[in-house]
Amino acid sequence: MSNKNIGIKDVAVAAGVSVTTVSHVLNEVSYARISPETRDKVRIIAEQLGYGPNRLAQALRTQRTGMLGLVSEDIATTPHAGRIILGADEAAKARGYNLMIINTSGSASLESRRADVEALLERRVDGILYATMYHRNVELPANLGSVPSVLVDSVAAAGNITAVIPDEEGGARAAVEALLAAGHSRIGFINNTDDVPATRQRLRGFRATLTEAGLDGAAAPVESEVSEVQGGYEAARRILAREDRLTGLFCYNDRMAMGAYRAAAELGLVIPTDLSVVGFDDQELIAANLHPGLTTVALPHYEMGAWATEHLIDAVEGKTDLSLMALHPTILSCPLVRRDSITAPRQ
Amino acid sequence: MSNKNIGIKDVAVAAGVSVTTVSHVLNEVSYARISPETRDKVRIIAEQLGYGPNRLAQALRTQRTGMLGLVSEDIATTPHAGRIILGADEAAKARGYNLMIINTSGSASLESRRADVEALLERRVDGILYATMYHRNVELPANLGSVPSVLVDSVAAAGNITAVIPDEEGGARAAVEALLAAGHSRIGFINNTDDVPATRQRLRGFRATLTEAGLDGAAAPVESEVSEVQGGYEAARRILAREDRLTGLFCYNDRMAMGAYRAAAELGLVIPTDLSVVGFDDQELIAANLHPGLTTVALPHYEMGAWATEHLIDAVEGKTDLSLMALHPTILSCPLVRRDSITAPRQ
DNA sequence: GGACGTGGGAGACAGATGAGCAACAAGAAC
DNA sequence: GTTCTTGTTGCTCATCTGTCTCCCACGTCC
Repeated sequence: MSNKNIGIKDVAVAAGVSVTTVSHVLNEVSYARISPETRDKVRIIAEQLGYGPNRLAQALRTQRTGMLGLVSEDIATTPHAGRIILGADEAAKARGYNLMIINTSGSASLESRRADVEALLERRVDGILYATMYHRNVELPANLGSVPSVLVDSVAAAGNITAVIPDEEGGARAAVEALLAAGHSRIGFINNTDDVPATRQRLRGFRATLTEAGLDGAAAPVESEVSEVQGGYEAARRILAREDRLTGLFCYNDRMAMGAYRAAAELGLVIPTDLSVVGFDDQELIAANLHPGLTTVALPHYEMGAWATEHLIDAVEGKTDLSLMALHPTILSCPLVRRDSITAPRQ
Repeated sequence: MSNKNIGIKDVAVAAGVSVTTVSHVLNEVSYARISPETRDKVRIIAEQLGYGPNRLAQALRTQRTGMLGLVSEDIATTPHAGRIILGADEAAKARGYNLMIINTSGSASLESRRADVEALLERRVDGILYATMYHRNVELPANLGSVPSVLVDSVAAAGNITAVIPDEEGGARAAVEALLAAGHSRIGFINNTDDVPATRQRLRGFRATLTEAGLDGAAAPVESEVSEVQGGYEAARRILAREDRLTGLFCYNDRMAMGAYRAAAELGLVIPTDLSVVGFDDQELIAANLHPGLTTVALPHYEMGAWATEHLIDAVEGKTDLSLMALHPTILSCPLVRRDSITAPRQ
């Protein structure tokens, strides 16, 4: 039952000491010399009164709010945002920080995003996390630079801010390797049409892995469509109509894989016995609920949120120099999540 | 390019007036008598210097932070949380407030949730939104009561806090009415097994709507299973095996509907011509991506978040008395989202 | 000599912090 | 053995953070 009308002054009066002493005791100020008896008394009385410090007043004096701003794109659209927020929130909470969240849109004007950052700055957040909903290059409002900042799931167009991104190529490699390991050699890729890093890097990973396995990666079949269920369906129809009868299919994301499932069903192909499929994103709602469960590559949203928060706090507390880390984005791996959509090809 | 080292004092010096005057001008204090020239000068200089008020200091002085706390359950698990947050954020931003978010777990101990609320209180949020991820009765930490609070998507076990919840029964009615309107008369319901309000109220809506249409609602077939894809599949297998060949199926949620789709496919039933299906939740990722698109009932998460925020702010600003509203939860309607899973039954 | 037009001074908000002060003890000088 | 010095312990005072707001002051005009 903490009563927020209780101040340090009330504790001081009740304990018969000065506010200075109460402050010293409660903050365990190292150089303060106070007898153990007094310390106990202060602590007990503070507890009894349900005293909690006014973080506003603390922050005003110490120039530290213990708040981090999180500008997040399109919170409602994907579950990805939730995972980033969760990772950030847990990392922040563990170190005594809290998150102030502002939603923005990927298509919002630079000015409106500047205003969002400004709102955070007026509240004197100690640092800012800027999270985008998919891996790309973003143009950032200039005022972002006025406090320590970290980018999540994208890199700054200007290249001047520390960022953490997923290992798209490594994820693609893991996916293709899983197909190779199961014995497949006729493997296709249905890719996204957007010109974003994920599109390019997953393709690179796809081709390189095949080549390294002794196959002709450069000639391996690739069909591109809009990265939605319908696009996946169409690309799969095309790629499965090839003469060389693919047995393994790597999909740009789980939604496209969902379309591929339908295409396969229409063609009378049973997954995984006739066609093994791997997705990307690990969108639980889709991947775990398709039948059979979709083996896919997980994007490390939680981990990116946590990593970014850890390092942001380190910077805030002077333990790290973010400008050094800004030179190259940090890359977090995308682990394969095995379900039931891969098996050995038929003879 | 706002510089956060600039204070009201700097503006005052640069403008050659007192801080009082600057404060009066910038806050447009009604009783302040200051010449238009002075006002302009102050405003221009503040702008030039990139002055932004220190909200901490303002808050300390005025006892208003303009921050709302949002305790949200399981942010990462469903997209629902994102929609609530979005609704709350937009409503808050429109009125000059910001959101401080803390994640918690539906299964977290009362004590840990008390600590979460406590963290918010120490930061002197003006009010608290407490959002759960599905409609149920929750036991709330007692310190929630120390500032204005509103519950989102649940009602307080103690019944003492203003709440906003979805119209589960109305949503079920809309779903069944859509089937009736298409001409169906043999309609079944696959329900959840959890004993939560949604389970009971959707069932009630299902039966009542049939009865009012002159059918035997009390005898209408209902099968219950765990509210996941697999449960939906099993319940659908059972309910579709009945002799009276249902032509319409109402599903507790979209995940169960997804399972029903598979059951129908296995039985050689084509949706919607052989079987019309309605879901609940409008989980985009599922409903829009099933084939054919699933007609379903949308839960008003965005609206609940916005409604709760509006009324919370009203209470904070003294325009509303929440204790009066606490007597009965506010119920927001669940609109039907039409896609392609309903058509007229075969003759 | 009030009324009006313009503007400034001095707390107060709640807590943090460096400097300083009283009380006492141990050791040194006489 | 007494006084002075120096040090330590235990705690307090004054000031600071940036802004708001009540109350007062000054000059001018009727």
